[in-house]
Amino acid sequence: MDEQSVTALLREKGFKVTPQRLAIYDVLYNTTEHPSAEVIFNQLQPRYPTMSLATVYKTIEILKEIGLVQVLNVGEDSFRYDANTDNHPHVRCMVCKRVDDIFEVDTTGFVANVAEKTAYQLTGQQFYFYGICPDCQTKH
Amino acid sequence: MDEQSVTALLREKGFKVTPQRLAIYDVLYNTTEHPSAEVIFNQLQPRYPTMSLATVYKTIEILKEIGLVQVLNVGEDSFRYDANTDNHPHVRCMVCKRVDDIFEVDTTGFVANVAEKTAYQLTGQQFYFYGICPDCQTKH
DNA sequence: CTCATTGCAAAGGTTTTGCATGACC
DNA sequence: GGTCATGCAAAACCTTTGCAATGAG
Repeated sequence: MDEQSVTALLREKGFKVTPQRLAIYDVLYNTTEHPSAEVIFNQLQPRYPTMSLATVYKTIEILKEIGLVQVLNVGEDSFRYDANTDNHPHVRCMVCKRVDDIFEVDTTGFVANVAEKTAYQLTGQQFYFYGICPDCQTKH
Repeated sequence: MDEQSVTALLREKGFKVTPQRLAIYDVLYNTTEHPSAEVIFNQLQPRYPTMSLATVYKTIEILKEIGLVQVLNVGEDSFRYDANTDNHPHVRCMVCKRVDDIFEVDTTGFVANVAEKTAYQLTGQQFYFYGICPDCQTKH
């Protein structure tokens, strides 16, 4: 989602548009690395030297609320964030800790099966895979 | 896994067998509630009044290591633990926070699809669903 | 001009660590 | 008896909160 649309969406939902908010979304939108709050913070340090971690957290909360970001719990110490809000599986390398998207597999059938069998009224899901990434396989 | 087998497995792997370790495994084995460390701790308070939370964490670490327990990150503040180490999906109620197992759906096909498409060497996976449980549906 | 947002510091909560005491083998 | 485990307290993290100063609308 481009910067203009983000601006419009923030305003529409009653939030103010600030350089910090745009910058944080920008980082998330332009990476597939699923950064944590601290990684985002560090990446913005050079250009926004006065920004605080608290602002990163508060902004992510808003971005999540308006559906621009999804939160990942890959089982680490910290959360990671993804500006791609499609429901796609993720895979984490147990060696180098990187997290990649899995776009090649369709999950709708599996989700439909679960929806049919469970008595829960489902609202969402997360699929996490664990393993060793190609890079780490060759290195070891 | 019964108490004798747990005892044997601990010894085999070079760990000592203590009342605390057996009690903690016992709690996990006899529940489907996927308790957190603190819930386990509270549940054992009456019978093991001197046990500390640190012991719960240290024991779970060992149980995980020897394959008796799996860790869940359902996206809460704390981890939850499951003595059923089969790879089955879990579903969490967004209202009452309970976590249930999903045994009715076979995941092998989906896992096989992902294994085929990804360049990762997969070692495991976790499937989390979110929604509203039957109880909370009727109450609201 | 008004009110939301920022940034700082402090608090909150979970999990980990270090170390002396105590328990298993 | 030697060594590992326990339990306590403190530390280490990540994340949230409160509040005065600032900036957006």
